[in-house]
This record gives sequence, C-alpha cells and structure tokens, in this order.
Amino acid sequence: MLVAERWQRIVQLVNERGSIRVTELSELCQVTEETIRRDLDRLESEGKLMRSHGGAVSVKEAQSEVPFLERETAHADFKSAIAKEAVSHIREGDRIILDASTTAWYMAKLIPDMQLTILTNSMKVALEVSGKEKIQVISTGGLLSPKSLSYVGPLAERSLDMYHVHKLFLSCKGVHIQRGISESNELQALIKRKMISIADETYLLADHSKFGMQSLTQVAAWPEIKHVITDGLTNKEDVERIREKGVHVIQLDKE
Amino acid sequence: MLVAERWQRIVQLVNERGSIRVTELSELCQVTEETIRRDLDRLESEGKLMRSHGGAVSVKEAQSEVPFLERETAHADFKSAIAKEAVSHIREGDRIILDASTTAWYMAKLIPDMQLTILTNSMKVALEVSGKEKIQVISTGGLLSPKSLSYVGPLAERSLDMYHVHKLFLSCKGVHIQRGISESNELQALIKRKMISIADETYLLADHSKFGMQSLTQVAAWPEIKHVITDGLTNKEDVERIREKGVHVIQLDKE
DNA sequence: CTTCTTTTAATCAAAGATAAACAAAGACAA
DNA sequence: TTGTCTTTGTTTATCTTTGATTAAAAGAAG
Repeated sequence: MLVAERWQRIVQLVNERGSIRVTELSELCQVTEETIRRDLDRLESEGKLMRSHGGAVSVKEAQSEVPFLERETAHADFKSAIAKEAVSHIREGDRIILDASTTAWYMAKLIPDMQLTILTNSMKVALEVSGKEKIQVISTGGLLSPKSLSYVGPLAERSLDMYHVHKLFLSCKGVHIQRGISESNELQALIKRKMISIADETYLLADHSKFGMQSLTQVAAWPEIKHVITDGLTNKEDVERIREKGVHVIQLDKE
Repeated sequence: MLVAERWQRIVQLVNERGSIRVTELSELCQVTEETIRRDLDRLESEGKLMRSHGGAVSVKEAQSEVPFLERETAHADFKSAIAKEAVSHIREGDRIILDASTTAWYMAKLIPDMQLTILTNSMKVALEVSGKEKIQVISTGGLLSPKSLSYVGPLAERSLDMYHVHKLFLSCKGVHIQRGISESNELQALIKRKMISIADETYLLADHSKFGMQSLTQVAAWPEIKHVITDGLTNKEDVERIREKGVHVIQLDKE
C-alpha cells in the first residue's frame, strides 16, 4: 500500500469514528505503531486531525469541544484592536456610555479597574465590568432583547434621560460619507440617538466593513460625531473625506 | 476510550447540565475520581470549564456567579421547593415581578415558556428567562450591585413606577410575626416597597430560616402581603399566627 | 465555634504510550 | 552499479496516564 493511501485511510477512519487508537490503526493498516505515530504527527501538522495520547481525534469533534462563550470570530481581531484604542481614551473619573455592541463588550473586558462610571444598555457589558471594584455600573433597564442581551424601548430611553456623560463609545451598522451613521433596527437607533444627545463627546467605533454601508434608520449626521476609531483596512479616501467634515479620525495600523 | 474523548465528554456534560459532580463523572466515564479531578484541573487551565469543590461548572454558569451546587444543599432544596410552588401560581398572560433573590432565580429556571411579562431587577433572573421565546422580559435598570447582580437605586425605583403588575414574588431577610417583613439593606428595602406598591398581589417566599429574624429596615406590614409560601420546617404556631392576620399561608410538606 | 464528613492534593508504583537512535529495506537518479 | 534519500521496523530510555494510599483542606451540620 502506498504511503499516501494510508494517510488518506487514517484521516477517513478518524473522521468516521470521531476518534481512534494507535493500536487499532496499526492493525488496520498493517504497519507498526511507530509508523502510525509518525503518520499522525504529520497529519496533525497538516491540520487533518488532532493528536491525543493513545490515538487521534477528528478535527470536527475536537472543535465542538469549545462550545462555550461567544460565537463571533469574524472581524474579532479588528474589533479587539479598535476596542483597545478606544479604552486608551478613557480617563480616571470619566462617566462613559458603552453601547450593546461586540466592540463595546471587548472594551469592557479591557478596561482597567479605575474610578469610573459606566452607563450601558448591554447586559454583557454590565456583567463584564461588574467584577471591577472601582467601577460604578449603571444599567438602563428596558425591554430585554434576547438575541443581543441588550435593553431597548421607552424605559431604556427614559433612563438615559436621567444622566449626562463625558464620553460615548458607539457602534453602528453602516457608515456613510455624506449621511453619517445608520442602524438596522429602529429601537436601537432611537437608543443611540438618545445616547448621543446626553454625551459630551461621541466616539464611533467602526471597522472597515461598516464603511459604505447604509442601513435603514439614520442615527446621526457627522457634526454630532466627534471621533471615529477604525482599523487599517478602511479606505484611506473615505477616511480623508470624513476628516474634511471636521471629524477626528483615528485609523489603526494594518494588522 | 481515548483521553481526548473523555475530555470532550466531560466538557459536553458540564455545558449541558451547567454543573456536575466529580462522583458522577467518575461513574459515567468509568475512571476513578482522581483521574476526573486531574482532567478537570487540566480543562480548567484550558478555560473549558471552571473547577469547584466537588465538581465543575460550565463557564457560562460560573459567570452568573451562582453559588455552585447550592441546589444540593439543604437550604437550596427548600428554596427550590418553594420556587416550584410559587411557579404554579403563575397564569398565562400574567405580568409578574421577580425580585433579586435566589428563590426568584430558581423560579426563573422553572417557569415554562408561556405568554408572560416578567419585570425584574435581577440580572440573573433576566438572563435565565431571556432564552424563553414567549416571555417578555423587562429589566428595571439602575445601579448594579456587583455581589447580587441586581439593580438598585433611584433609577430602578423610577423604572418600577412606570409599570403595574398582577403578581409580585418577593423574598426578604427576616419575617416577624408582629411587624411584618424586613430587609438588611436600605436600598433593597426601598425597591421592595416600591414593588409591593405596584403589584396587585404579593407572594412572600420565605423558608423557615427567615422566621423570627428581624433585620434593619422594615419593608412591609402584614396587610400588604397577601400570600406566604414557606417550607415544612416552619413553626406551625408562627404559621397560624400569621394566618390570623388575614394572610393566605401555603406551607409545603416536610422533605 | 467545634465536630464530622467529604473532597482534595501529594506521592508512589505500574501499565501504557511516546520519542530518539539506529539499522534495514526500498526508491530513484547519475 | 553506486550513493543518497526516504520510509519502516526495532530497541531502549523516557514521559504520561492511571489508580491506590494517605494526609491535609474544605464544607456541612450541630
């Protein structure tokens, strides 16, 4: 039997059974366990399977082993980099708003434990910062939106009315050079408009995928947004045109 | 069975059940408890689960800071039984309040998916019922109390002001035959008073350990409480005296 | 707070699995 | 053919995993 054939057979067997022992493969392929081990090492380095003491497990099986917290990995690196930059704009003593976006959630994870008041409509953000002793967390209540675990509706808006903050860190669905930012959900748009109205300064957190998109509901025009933080893949011309509107745009380096 | 397979199985079981004991895993996987402990240590260091005395908790459960395996302790059994009885008083279409107590959290777990509006100041309760499609969840916002993950303060009270509910399920720190119910925390007491004022009927959920205790702040006198649900260990005389005040007391059987 | 029980961590020995070194066999090109 | 390279098997030393035993720690109960 050809070597390549054996490799193929091993991968197939592992995938069929989910897992298999070296001993068994040795018998099935009629080669010594040593050879099987060498095959497995090689196949693992090619990502075809995962090694385990005594045998191998299929990649698929091994992946389902990590079903915990959080699905979104797309753009995660960009979001996380943007979040990091945004966090560096927070000062001791600030009162800030974090919205219910993934980027805000990353921010919540990154914020150091310092004297700070955080107002949010996101349950995930609230949960994340609740462990930090010096941070005071205020949650708008409201109707709980089950998918995003965020609060919306009239109660959320009225809650915001009671406060005033220094900085707002906001995300959106679409960023348009002329028209400003937009949101796909009417309820979310209302909340975001309210947030902008009670904040001194608004930081828009938007990765490159948001640019050029326009969504259902307009949230704000450019003069209302003071800062934009975006990643290195955003079109430089777009960035320049937004700067011409008087917005302070921070573009991160590529990678 | 391959080690990796066992690890997968353990992670899966932990995630399905939220928590699991070493003993059970040992039986299910047919290895000694020692081995399971070593597996758990390893899986914990990989972030796949969280270790706890006697077993393991899924990462998700652990985030909601639930005292692990509390359900298996004596007190928890009472609380769970009381919660079960309380849930049976909920009707399709009801608007109800669940407070931020452990018992309310048990209720949240037990409530079937039916057309219902739940108003709560507990993040844990909100999280728990957020998965149920037919249930509308409204959270009072407010200042987040990190230990209990509940909302308190003026914003929470004002939020409650906007609503009216049919039934309130309430717990407390102390139940006094003459003076009614009390709470150790002033902020919590204010919230609870407000809750009582916007509810048609109040169900007090109190296990036997609460009786005879009197805490700092008075929350309500007897006429305001319409129903009391307690367990079988509560002094029968106490129960009788409370009934004389015109309160409908449901005492569960022992066990 | 103290006692009693359960759970854990540490250590050891045995079984099993692995990696490293080396030799043998086969493939292939000059 | 010869020399080199790859693949495979063999041997041996090493590392991992496991269960058993025991002392210490943590929790529950009174």
